Amino acid sequence: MLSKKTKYGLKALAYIARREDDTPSQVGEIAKSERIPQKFLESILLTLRKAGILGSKKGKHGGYYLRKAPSEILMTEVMRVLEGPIAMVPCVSLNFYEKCDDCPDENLCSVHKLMIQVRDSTLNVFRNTTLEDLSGKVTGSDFIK
Amino acid sequence: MLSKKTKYGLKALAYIARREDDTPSQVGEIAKSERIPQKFLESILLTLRKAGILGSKKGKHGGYYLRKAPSEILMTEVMRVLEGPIAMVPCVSLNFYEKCDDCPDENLCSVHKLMIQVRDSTLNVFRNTTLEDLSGKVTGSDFIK
DNA sequence: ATTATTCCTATCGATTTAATAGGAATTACA
DNA sequence: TGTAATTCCTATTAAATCGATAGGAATAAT
Repeated sequence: MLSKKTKYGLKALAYIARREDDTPSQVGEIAKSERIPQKFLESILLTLRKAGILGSKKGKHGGYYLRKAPSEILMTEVMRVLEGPIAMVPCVSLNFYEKCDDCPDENLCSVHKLMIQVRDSTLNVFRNTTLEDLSGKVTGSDFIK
Repeated sequence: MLSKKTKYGLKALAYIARREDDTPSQVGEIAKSERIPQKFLESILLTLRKAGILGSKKGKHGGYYLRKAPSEILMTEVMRVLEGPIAMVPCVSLNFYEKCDDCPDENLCSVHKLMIQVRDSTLNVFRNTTLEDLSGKVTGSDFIK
C-alpha cells in the first residue's frame, strides 16, 4: 500500500511542476489546493528538499521549487525518497538490499524469483514516468509522439 | 512491502505443492523445513483453508493439502487472500475498490494514472504465474515451451 | 519591528504486524 | 476405550509504523 506520505508528496510535486511563473510554491497554498493537512505536508516537503528534489526559500514570500525540470525527475527517484524500496521484499531490492533471516539460500527461495519479476515490472513503469507526465501538463513534445 | 504472513504463506504453499505422495502436509513439518514460527504458520494456513485454496484433515495424521492442481492456482488468487489488494491505492483496486477522501475527481488525479499502470504491470506478473511455477517443480510441459 | 514563511524536534493516538498462549475439537490407532 | 497427535479457534501482547499535531526557532521581506 502506498502511504499517505507518498501520495501527498506526489500530488504536491505535481502541483509545483504545474506552476507557470518562477515564484516558489508555498506549503499553505499547496495544502489547501490538494486537500493535504498542512503540518503533515510541511514535513513531507522537507524530506523532498533534504533529498535534493526540491529547493526552498525561507521567510516571507518563501516556498518550494523544483531543482530540475519536471521531465528530468524520474518516479524511481521520487518513490525511493518518499516510499523507500520499490521491491516488495528487501532481498530483491536494488537500493535497500537486506538478506532474509529465514532463507538459507536466496536462489532456492520460491518467493525470490517472483518478487524479482514484480520489482522489474514496477521499475519499468517508474523509469518511464517523469514528474512532467505526472503533472499532466501538455508540452510540445507530446504531440510529436 | 510484502508482509511476513504473505511470504510465509507463499513458501508453505510451495512446500505443499512439491509434495510427491498424497498425504497431507503437517504444520510442524512445514514450519521446521521453511523456518516459520509454527503457531504463526498455523493461523496462515487456516486463512488459506477458509479461502478455499487449501483443504485440511484434522486429528492424527492430519494436515493440509491443495484443493486444486498447482498449475491451476494463480498468484492473483493467493496474493489477494494473503496480502489483500494488489493495487497500491484502493482507488485503483479491482477487488477492493475504495474512493479517496481527498481527490474530488479521480480522473484528474495525477497519482491515479500512474498507479493504474503499476497495478496492471503487477497483475500481469501474478496472472501469469501459478503455484506450479512457484514450487520450482519441473514438469513435462516446461520442456515443450 | 512586524509579518510570513521554512525549519526542526518532539510527541501522540491509532492501527497494523508478528507472534504467542491456551485450550477445544477431532481423528488414528493401540 | 483411552491416548497421542493434530487442526481449529479466540484472545492477547509487544513492537513497529503511520498519520497527524504542537510549539516554537530561524530566516527573510517589507
